[in-house]
Amino acid sequence: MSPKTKEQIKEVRKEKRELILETALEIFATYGYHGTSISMISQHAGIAKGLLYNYFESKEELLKAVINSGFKDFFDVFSPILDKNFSEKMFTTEHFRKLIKKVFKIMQDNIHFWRLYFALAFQPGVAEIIYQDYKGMMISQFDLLEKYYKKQGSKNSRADAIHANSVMDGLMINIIQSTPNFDDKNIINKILKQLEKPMY
Amino acid sequence: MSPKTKEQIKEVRKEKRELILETALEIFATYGYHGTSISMISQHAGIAKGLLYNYFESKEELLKAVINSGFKDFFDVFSPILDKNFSEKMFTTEHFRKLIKKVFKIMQDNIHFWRLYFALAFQPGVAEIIYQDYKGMMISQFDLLEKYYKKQGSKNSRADAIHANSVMDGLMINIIQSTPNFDDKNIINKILKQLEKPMY
Amino acid sequence: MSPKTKEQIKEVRKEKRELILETALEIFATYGYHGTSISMISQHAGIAKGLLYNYFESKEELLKAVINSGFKDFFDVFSPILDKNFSEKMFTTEHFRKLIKKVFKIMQDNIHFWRLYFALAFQPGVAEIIYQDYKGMMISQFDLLEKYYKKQGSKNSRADAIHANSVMDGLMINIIQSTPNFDDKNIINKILKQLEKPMY
Amino acid sequence: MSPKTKEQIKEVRKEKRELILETALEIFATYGYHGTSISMISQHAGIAKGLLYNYFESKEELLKAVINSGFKDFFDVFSPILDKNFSEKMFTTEHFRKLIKKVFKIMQDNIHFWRLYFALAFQPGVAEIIYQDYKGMMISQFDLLEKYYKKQGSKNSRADAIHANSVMDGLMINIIQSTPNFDDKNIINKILKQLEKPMY
DNA sequence: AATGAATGAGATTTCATTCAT
DNA sequence: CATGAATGAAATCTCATTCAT
Repeated sequence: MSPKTKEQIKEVRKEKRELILETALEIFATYGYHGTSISMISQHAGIAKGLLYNYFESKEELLKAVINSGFKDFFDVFSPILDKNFSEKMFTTEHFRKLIKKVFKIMQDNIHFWRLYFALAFQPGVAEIIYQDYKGMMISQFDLLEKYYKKQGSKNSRADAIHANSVMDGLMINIIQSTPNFDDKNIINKILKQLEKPMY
Repeated sequence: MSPKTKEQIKEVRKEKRELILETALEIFATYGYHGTSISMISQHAGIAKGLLYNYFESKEELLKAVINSGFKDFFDVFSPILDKNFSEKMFTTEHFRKLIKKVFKIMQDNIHFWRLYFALAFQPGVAEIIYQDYKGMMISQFDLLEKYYKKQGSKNSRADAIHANSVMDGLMINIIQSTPNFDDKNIINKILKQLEKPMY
Repeated sequence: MSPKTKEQIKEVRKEKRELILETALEIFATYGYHGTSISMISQHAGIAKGLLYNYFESKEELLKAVINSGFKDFFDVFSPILDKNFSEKMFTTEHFRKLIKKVFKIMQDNIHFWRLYFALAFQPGVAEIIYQDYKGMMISQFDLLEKYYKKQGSKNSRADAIHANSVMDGLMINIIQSTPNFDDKNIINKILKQLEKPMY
Repeated sequence: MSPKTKEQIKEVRKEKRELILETALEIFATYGYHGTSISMISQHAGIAKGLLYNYFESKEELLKAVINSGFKDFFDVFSPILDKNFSEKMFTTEHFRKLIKKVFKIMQDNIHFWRLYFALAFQPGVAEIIYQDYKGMMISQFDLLEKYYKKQGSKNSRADAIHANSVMDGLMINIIQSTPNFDDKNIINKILKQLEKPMY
């Protein structure tokens, strides 16, 4: 129950760290990064303001940690196919379908995070903080998409990749924003299915 | 120094107001709403801080005014076809094409504004301020899209409308964010052209 | 009385700046740099905390300004003879005597400042802030001393310079600290007079 | 783990206490009293923060202990000759020479401590903490100096004492500050040797 | 209409000290 | 004796807004 051995202390630290991360995600997503004060987070988490700095060096570091924590799940989906050992010949339609499904599932399961993520991604000065670490992965992911369509016989694989990317981004932001008219899961799945084949 | 007629005074006020609006847009878009201080705007505009409050009641009012000013151009494009007197039967492919072109042109001509707009649209607490006035228009615009595809023979006009909307939103945010790989105007035009015909 | 023209505003700024500098010197000297809070200074000066940051960027900048302001008087004494156009042949015993007198006079007239200066000069992390700007001048002053003794026939002008420098520093810190036994001005003048001739 | 005798416990306590004192001296001297946090000291010493409070009541008490510990060595040199039973007639040039040598040796061997000491001696509010215990000794030491010069035939033993005191203080602070130009040990020894004879 | 000095609430961050284990 | 998580007061700094001129 209470810390004494190093093991226990480590455990307590991990749990408290996660408590802070979860709380921060919630408050950041609700009030925005700049609209959130450290006091708000610490009060919500039921800890002293100062303790937060025992776990995260600064508000900005906390933000980064929140983002990284959320991205982890997301990129875990891609990492097997972004791996150097992964041959793109293995990237079949079946793979593609599963990947898209997973991506949208993850998103819908962590809608809190993704709302925050988009809120932040468009914040000048915050975008930079986030992108640095993930730009590379995003480009790799785009390249993979392009290769996939080429393999599927596209005459303009670049157009297909841009199209697919746009569709997915557009769907995502509208789902996240709970845009009226975007509430029909069947239709969304139909649109995603259509992406399996090249258009151009 | 010299006495001014009421006309001249009015003119001067209008010009100064627009100077402030333009400056505010630029700075808001560059540093974000919370990252922008009134001092920054007044310095950039070359006026005294106090004077700004002579034109806008508060920072929030200034933001609203900036947004409204930017939206005006955009919705001026739609207003003729969102007009009650506009019969949707008149909404031909030719119209559709022109509309899309105009929308993207406006966007690329005011990229500053749109970057700000997206930054704000995802900002909790700010989104509400913006949407109130324009939500209605956005829904109308979606309905119109759906009707257009139906008229074009779509078997699932809702899917087509959602698809088109997503593609456009996705393209927009990627253009605005200057995402690498999205720099090919020809491809973007090709994708937009493809939207003229229903997919489903 | 009240600001309106640029002249008047400038005047008010200058006066307030000086008020802050004087107050800061007093409080810094009394409680030490780290022992002084911005609140203490602003309260003592009868202004709002925030206003201080209108005049000085940070606590550290304020400290530097206080130091520079105090050093100005001091180095104004040296600047004519540290000037490149000053030939050291002109540096007679008469000059030397006058210089020393002036230096000690300045010190005794600004004992507040010098107490602060020494308090700061020995503060690790603060010393660096101060020295940067004045190290060059201090070295020049030492070189000049050495040349003076050489000209006066010293067989070890370096020893004489170090000796003189030490005597002056030692006297200064003891005067500043109001060390008991160091209260006899006649004796101090006698010791300083003795420095005119080389010892080695 | 294993039972300890009272002796052993006492020994361990003493060693730990000294470890803390040494560490504190090093960190205080490097970063200044206010620039040093308890965390820094405990981390450097490899102990828990809480344990420090087991040995010293507060940060201030720790400082006092550090100072006292450092001064002890220094005044151990003086104590034999400051002893009431010590006849000043016995205070020969030979004694004087040895004393000065010892003083400077101690200083150079504990330059860490003396840098801290000077940093603190000029810190208002800290000086008082230090001086209380040692002021008496310092005055005695000055009186002894004066008597020495009188015995050596000085016509103004007070001037000689003030001069010698100043030279030593001046040399010390410059050595401690690592002032450029003060790096020649031969010259410093020559200057110290010169102090053996009265000047006035 | 125009200026910018002034205000003060509130934000982020630090750190000596305590305390449960 | 030993640990280090936890506290919370206080420090530095920011900035929207006011107001005297």
